[in-house]
Amino acid sequence: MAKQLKAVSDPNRLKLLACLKKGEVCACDFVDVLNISQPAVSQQLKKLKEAGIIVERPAGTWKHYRLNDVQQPYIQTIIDHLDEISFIRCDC
Amino acid sequence: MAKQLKAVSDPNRLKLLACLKKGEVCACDFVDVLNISQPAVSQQLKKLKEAGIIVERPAGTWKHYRLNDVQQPYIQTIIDHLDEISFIRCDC
DNA sequence: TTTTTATATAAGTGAATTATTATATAAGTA
DNA sequence: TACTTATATAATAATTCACTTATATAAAAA
Repeated sequence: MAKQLKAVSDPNRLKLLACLKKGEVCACDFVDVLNISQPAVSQQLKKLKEAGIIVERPAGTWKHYRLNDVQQPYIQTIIDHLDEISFIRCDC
Repeated sequence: MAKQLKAVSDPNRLKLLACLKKGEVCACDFVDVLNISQPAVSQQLKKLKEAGIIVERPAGTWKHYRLNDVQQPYIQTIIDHLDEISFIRCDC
């Protein structure tokens, strides 16, 4: 439980989840939202993935991420209370 | 939101909350539950207090802690999903 | 008043965290 | 095949974290 909560207790990772509320997002879009380097985004996504909170779908050169359908109730409640973040999508 | 989640995303602090589910607990009881030093307990309690998740009630030399009546919904859900921890109480 | 007891604070240490830059991989395009 | 593009990994530096031991504070007991 501490492990999963740790995965979501970071401002940048909460922003990632907020972006994903509406559905699948291409990894490249997150760089502008978080305003951190591409490797930093990659590392944060990895943490959420390893915690089972998001899943990835490779599509050629790109990787698309979405929220896992099944969440622990205490994680779901956190997601529910995040305000959605809107952002400009790349054309992939 | 990240700040409050950070406060609860630690095994020892989750144990403190689990102990507090049934009601007020004297600070001294936590040392045996967590099996860490008294100053370490004091520091962890401080973090939960500063996050507004627990409140303290001084009683002479002792300090009693309990869960705050009002919790953010996403914090309340976490507390709800903690298994209670039973422990030996001091005679204070 | 001195001693004991419960808790807090200070200082220090090792481990974990979160970025960075540089480089690797791997798919798509000219 | 060579070049570009999207993402991942490696190495590293700065910061934060969660303990420790030593000491301070403050209330109760002797």
